[in-house]
Amino acid sequence: MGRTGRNPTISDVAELAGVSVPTVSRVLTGAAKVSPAKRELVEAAIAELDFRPSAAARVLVSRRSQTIAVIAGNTSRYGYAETIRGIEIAARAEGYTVMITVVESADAEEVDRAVAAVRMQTLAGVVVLKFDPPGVAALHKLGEDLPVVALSGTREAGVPQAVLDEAAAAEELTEYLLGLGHRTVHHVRVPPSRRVDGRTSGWKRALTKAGAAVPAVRDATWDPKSGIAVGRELAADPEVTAVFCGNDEIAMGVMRGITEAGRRVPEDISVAGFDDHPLAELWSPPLTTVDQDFAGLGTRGFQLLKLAIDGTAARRYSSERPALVRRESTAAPRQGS
Amino acid sequence: MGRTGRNPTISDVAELAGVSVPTVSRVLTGAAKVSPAKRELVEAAIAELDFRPSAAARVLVSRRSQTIAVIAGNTSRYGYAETIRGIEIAARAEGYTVMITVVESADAEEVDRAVAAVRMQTLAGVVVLKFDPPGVAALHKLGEDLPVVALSGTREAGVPQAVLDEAAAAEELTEYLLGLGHRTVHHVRVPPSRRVDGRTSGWKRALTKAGAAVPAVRDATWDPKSGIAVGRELAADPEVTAVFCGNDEIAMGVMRGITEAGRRVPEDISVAGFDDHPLAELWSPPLTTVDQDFAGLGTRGFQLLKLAIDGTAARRYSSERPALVRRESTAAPRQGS
DNA sequence: TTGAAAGCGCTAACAT
DNA sequence: ATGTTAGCGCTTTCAA
Repeated sequence: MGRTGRNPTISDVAELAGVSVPTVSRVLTGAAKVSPAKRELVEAAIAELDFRPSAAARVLVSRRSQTIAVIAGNTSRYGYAETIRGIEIAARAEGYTVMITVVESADAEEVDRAVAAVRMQTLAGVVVLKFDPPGVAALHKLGEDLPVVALSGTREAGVPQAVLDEAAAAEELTEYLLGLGHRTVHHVRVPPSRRVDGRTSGWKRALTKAGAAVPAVRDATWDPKSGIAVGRELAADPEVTAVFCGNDEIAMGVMRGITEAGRRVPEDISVAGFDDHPLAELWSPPLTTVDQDFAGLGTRGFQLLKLAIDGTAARRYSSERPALVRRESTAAPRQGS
Repeated sequence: MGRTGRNPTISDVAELAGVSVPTVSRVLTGAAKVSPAKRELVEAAIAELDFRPSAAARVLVSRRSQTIAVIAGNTSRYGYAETIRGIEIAARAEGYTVMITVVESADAEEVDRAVAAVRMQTLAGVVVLKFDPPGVAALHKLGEDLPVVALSGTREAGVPQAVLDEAAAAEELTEYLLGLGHRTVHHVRVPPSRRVDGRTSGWKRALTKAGAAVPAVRDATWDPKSGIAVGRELAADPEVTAVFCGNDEIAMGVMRGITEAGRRVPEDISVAGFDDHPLAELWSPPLTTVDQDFAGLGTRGFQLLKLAIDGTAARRYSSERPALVRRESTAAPRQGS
């Protein structure tokens, strides 16, 4: 087998096959016609040597890459992880490799570091998860010379974008709660990516349309436990009969706070979440929520990026409306409340 | 500013600074001494041009890379996502970039594809998540010529490895349940990575040591809902007073199945999970479980990899014992059961 | 300490 | 259809 220590190169293959280096390259890339006879020789040599072309050399000379970067503020929270999974699946199907770049905060220094890390690579393109401020900041420092797609968040000028229409879904959810007979709906917000948060604005719109009072927004962190204290506060207010939480984990924390305070869900207070977390259905009571297809968001995002990479500027925006999922954590208010 | 379309190269910097290309390279890598005067000139030129060296060119010539690959069977399930997060954080701190490679099944074809994708890249090293069969299969096809670290799973010969001692933790948890007065403990297993699963073997060891009966193992899938049917079955058997589930999500499904069948947790049946999922504490009742530090596992894994990359074969194994977390889903059995 | 020369492994451009 | 030549942007000899 004649294995040397180092990996075989394209010239080893060419030599073994008795052809020139470019001919091997042609077989590899399929860019030009090669006679069946030589192709077979080359393929045999490739197999014999277990040759794999060096991505680095390829990228250097062709200036094209089969790698994309994903810039994200977090990789393990449900929405992020699912979105990244969707991107990876779509990318893999097209032969692309995915590189992860985490931006932990919106500090200029941290954002610059991440952007520099991305820009050192020769990339086919970048997908930015714009769920939170770090992502937003990174997007704006990325520059124009690279295909970029933004995922989620508010509409961007000049950047292709795939979104979930959270505002419409939140509006529908709030209307559903109002339709159950609640006089108004309280709202617990997750940390927003900007001043305007789709979930919050949809909620507000529904209340305004219905002529209902718009209670002060309460804030939670990304930690589900932060919902407990909020739940207790809400439970202490007899006016509160329905609560819409920015995500399912917070809703679970809020429900715990409410039950710890001695009130019941949904008999005393209806609670709804957002996202349709895998555990939402198993919760007691099963959580009314909005089914967000994060993996699909990721897939749509990669498809938009692929179009940009290929220069097909055909579509630049993809929006999908998440569906309301009615379960048992919401009900009509009791009489007299 | 004289911006051209293309990115500035090292020769643009050299020209602007009035030095040779290798001198710029020396400033970049810090590999050799450069006089303060020239260094300053070079740094000014780099800043002026917003120059970033091409990773591809660097890798090609130096045969060294600052990129690692993570091979995983899944990226969005809790344990995986957290582990990847831990790897990424440790890698980023050392200036490494992380590339994700998903292996969806243990099919030879799929594993080969993934391994080929990894081997095309010039990598500093690879971290393989050995939580499941695809990871195990990939590890064994990776070859010897690249620093590799395995995470979790059974002990590997010849490969540095970081693990969580699940068997010891499962044993402790089972002993705790037995100590509460249960005659035996039933076990619901998540899909194992091999024939021998640490959680299952620790459970079995504790029962055997205590002279307790070893009930047949029940299997669940990774889908929490698969636990519901198992929970109903368990609830139908009056002998069952304690159940140890392979992870918290399954435990939540099992608990739902048990309560749907009209029995209570923990009054009728104690249920324990594994992992300390962020929602375990919020569950009703809060779940007794084992705190698995997946992010720490990832961090330790990267550290082991770094040692291998640097040729410091000092440590090749890192084990940590997850801690038992006692909450309210487990209690002493009722009298007469 | 610095520069000149060589070359990493591949693809692109241009021959034929 | 195939080979020859050139060169991607760097780091690494090697001399000076």
